[in-house]
Amino acid sequence: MSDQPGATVDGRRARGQKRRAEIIEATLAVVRRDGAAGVTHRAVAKQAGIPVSLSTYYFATLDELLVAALSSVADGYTARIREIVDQHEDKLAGLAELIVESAGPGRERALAERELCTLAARRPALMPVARRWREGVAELAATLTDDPDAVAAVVATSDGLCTALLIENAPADAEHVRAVLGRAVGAPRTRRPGR
Amino acid sequence: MSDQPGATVDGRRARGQKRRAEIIEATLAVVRRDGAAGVTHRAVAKQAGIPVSLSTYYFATLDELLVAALSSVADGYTARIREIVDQHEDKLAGLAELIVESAGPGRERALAERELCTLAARRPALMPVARRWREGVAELAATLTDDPDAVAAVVATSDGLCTALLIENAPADAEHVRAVLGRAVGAPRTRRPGR
DNA sequence: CAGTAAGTTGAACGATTGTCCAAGTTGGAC
DNA sequence: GTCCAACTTGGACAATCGTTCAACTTACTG
Repeated sequence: MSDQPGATVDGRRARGQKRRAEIIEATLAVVRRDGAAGVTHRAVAKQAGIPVSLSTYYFATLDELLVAALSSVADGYTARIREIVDQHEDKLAGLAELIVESAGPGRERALAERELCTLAARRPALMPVARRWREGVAELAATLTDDPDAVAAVVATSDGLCTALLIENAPADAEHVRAVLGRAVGAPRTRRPGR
Repeated sequence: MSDQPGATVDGRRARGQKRRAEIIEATLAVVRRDGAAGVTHRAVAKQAGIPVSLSTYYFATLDELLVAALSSVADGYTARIREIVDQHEDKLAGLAELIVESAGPGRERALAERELCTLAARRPALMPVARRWREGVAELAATLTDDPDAVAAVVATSDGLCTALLIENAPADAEHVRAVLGRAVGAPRTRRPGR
């Protein structure tokens, strides 16, 4: 954003960017472990193994740090969504797998995203970032239907299913998630072998 | 919960219960204004117009206070849901109206509920309370369909739509919400004037 | 080589926090 | 009336917080 995108001639700046990324990752680790409320300059610094003042050198205020962390998370998520859109045959099934992760190994990650998004609703600077998350799912849905109501339904259902898995805290069934998503897109499509 | 339900012979205890309720309400006011992160014994005490130590007298720890606040919120919400189930003709429309409030006057309230629910995902003691919220919507949906998938879809969609309104931060259309909800319940019911 | 900007460090500031405690006040029990 | 439990109060404790600062190291520029 400050210089040419790809050109990093200065090795010092290169190391700086790397440090910056490390601090963001440490921040996300703290959010996963202790929640957004646990994010303090000191906690992040300890997690990253650096002195406190180095954290404030890169992110003068705690808000800056949270914005950067949420942006990083949103980037990762939209990347995965795009991956599904480009590669997956059954895109709803791909989305379902992604959602089901929230009940298993990706639980802490999903929780972290959720907390940061909740934070976003109160800070105007974070709102566009939080919106990006949903737009990814909307793009996926747009490849399946032209009905804007159906797109909205898929986005809402995805979000709600994720919440359900986090609160229910029980093993999730990808097929069930897929079925509920299919209901949102409205098509009476896939085989339902009958129960 | 501690004594006989209706019998409060001791006037001192009666005043105590009233104070307790006041403190909970003050807590919710703080959450609405500053978010869950803004809840401190001191902030709540100032909001309620009482000394700090009185807040700790009724809620020894901050967690106790948050549990009580979330429970109170959940009670209010389930009451409104039941009201819709009992009285409303078109129950989905009633649910839609309730959801649309999140974009208008009830925004801060919805945000507060959301923050407390997010908190719940991390504290086992709060999980049953957060679940109660969803069970209300599930009961409403159960009056409309027998398909468990459809019930899950309505619950998920309601939650996701609420999130959308909070993040989008734009005026909401109750009919649109109603349409998306109808899609979840699966019935090819309402008029669809064609594409 | 010197010059300089980026990166790094430890210490410190005042402010706020959760929680506790000993002393008061109130009002029902008897 | 006494007695006691509930309620109320102000003050205090150590701990942690965000942020700032001056000094130091590194490594690129010229």
